[in-house]
Amino acid sequence: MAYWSSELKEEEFERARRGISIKSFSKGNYLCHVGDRLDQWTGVASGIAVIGMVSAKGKATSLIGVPQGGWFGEGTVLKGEPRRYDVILLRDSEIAFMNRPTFLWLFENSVAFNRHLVRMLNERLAYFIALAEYHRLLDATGRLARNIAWLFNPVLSPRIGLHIEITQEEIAMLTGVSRQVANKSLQSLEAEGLLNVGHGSITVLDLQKLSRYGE
DNA sequence: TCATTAAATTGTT
DNA sequence: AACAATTTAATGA
Repeated sequence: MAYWSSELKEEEFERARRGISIKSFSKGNYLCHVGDRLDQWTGVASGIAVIGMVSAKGKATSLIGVPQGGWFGEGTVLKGEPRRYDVILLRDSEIAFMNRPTFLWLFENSVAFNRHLVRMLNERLAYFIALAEYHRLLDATGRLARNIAWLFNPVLSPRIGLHIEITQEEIAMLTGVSRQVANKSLQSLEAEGLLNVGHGSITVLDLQKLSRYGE
């Protein structure tokens, strides 16, 4: 899957490049909290970010993981609203920010950019529908398998390849299960030959089967 | 480069 | 949630 910026025309690409700045953050830092005014389109150049929120009772919930190559926050930028979710970094990361004027200019002028946005939004919609669906239908291993599969989604995170640096604890947080359950689930997925579990990393062997696990 | 130690991560109860 | 085992990273000779 081609990276979105590579599909832009020369002039559009230049404009995009000038409107993007990159900053480094360390593990555990928040990129933004609910209610912040961060009106920049946000991309993960390296590392992993997690979008989630904290309930009134203080319980943290992860909604979606954004690994290297993924972008988010377009809804906030388009609508000019405060952020509705927390974004926390799972590890040291480099984050790209595209300022709002640049984003809006591309939105108005670039066909390729819009195509990418639609594709991305469509994919994310599919993700949340799938999330609601398999939350009811699948056991912990199934949910974990599909969460991992979505992490490697070629549309949402085109840069990622088949290997990711992520601990079992982090996957557990993403999936919404305990670390113990995540550990067992990963072991059975590995036994079935769908992925390899390394120390602090995962290598996917069969993305197709992983994304259909439990059907 | 190797050995030692500390820290992080995993596997199990 | 706690513990032991394992792996990686850091340090210094």
